[in-house]
Amino acid sequence: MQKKDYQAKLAASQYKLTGQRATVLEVMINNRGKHLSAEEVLQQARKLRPNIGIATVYRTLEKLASLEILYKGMFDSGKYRYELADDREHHHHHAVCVNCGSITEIKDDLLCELEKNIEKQGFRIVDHDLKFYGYCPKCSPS
Amino acid sequence: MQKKDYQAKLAASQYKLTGQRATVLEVMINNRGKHLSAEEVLQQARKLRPNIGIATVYRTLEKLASLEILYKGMFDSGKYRYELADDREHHHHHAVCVNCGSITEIKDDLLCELEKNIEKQGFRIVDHDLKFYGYCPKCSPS
DNA sequence: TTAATAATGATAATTATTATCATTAGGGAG
DNA sequence: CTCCCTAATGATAATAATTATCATTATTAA
Repeated sequence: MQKKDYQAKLAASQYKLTGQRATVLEVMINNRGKHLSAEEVLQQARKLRPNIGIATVYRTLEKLASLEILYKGMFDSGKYRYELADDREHHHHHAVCVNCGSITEIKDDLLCELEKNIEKQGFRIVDHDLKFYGYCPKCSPS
Repeated sequence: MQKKDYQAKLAASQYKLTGQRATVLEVMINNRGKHLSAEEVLQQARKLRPNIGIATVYRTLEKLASLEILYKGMFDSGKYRYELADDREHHHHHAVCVNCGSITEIKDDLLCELEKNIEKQGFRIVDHDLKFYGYCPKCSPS
């Protein structure tokens, strides 16, 4: 998806496509594949719109996540991170380096079977989250 | 494992087995299979030792996790939760109910293959974390 | 027993997030 | 175009979880 598609999605919602929201969206698009914290989004957004406030950033990220334009996740650092949701559509997951903290993507299709078993037990799954912790190639003692 | 084994593990470490630490350990053992927040541990611990402080609880949980007696994890509620680590040894995972927040255990052995693939890419895995989100049997609209 | 060190509890400080509120900005009715 | 209504914004206060500080207490080693 590209910029105008996201804007269309937002415009079609109950919310308005304001300048601030477009800015946050643009930051996320410029950082496709990365996982930004609210603070990091603020830093980037201020380059485009110097007086945007942190509250607006939080509010916008929350709204974009509720529209499923963004995915909101917790990567064991004690704060939430956001990424464009369509990067997640193909069920990829995250490998978190315990040394440098870098996050890389992992593709996966092995989970379907496991999910079926769980649903047999009466638990109706709507989402899942898989993370691997270890040493990325750069940090690996090798 | 039982109480004395954990105590032995702690005693064998660089840390002392104080009364407070034994209390926190006992709370965790009494709640085997549950995932307690620091605040919940404090509540339980105060029943056994009324004047234990929250700082000691945090410090003790941190130490027990560093000794791998406990597992410390984030279940998307914005706070850490702790559980006895040996409950995790058989690679079970968590199903988090998005309605009532209950956490149930999922056994799993399907991940080995996926891990092998990731290691081929040069990422050395030391741990992983798999969570399912959905509706538990009680909350399922069914 | 005493000196050194580690642990504790109270509480201050910090960090991430959410709530409040006065002000501003758009969008439709006339 | 102007007025009104509501939504959105930015500044900042409030909250929640966690971590740091520090004086006091307990434990260990000599």
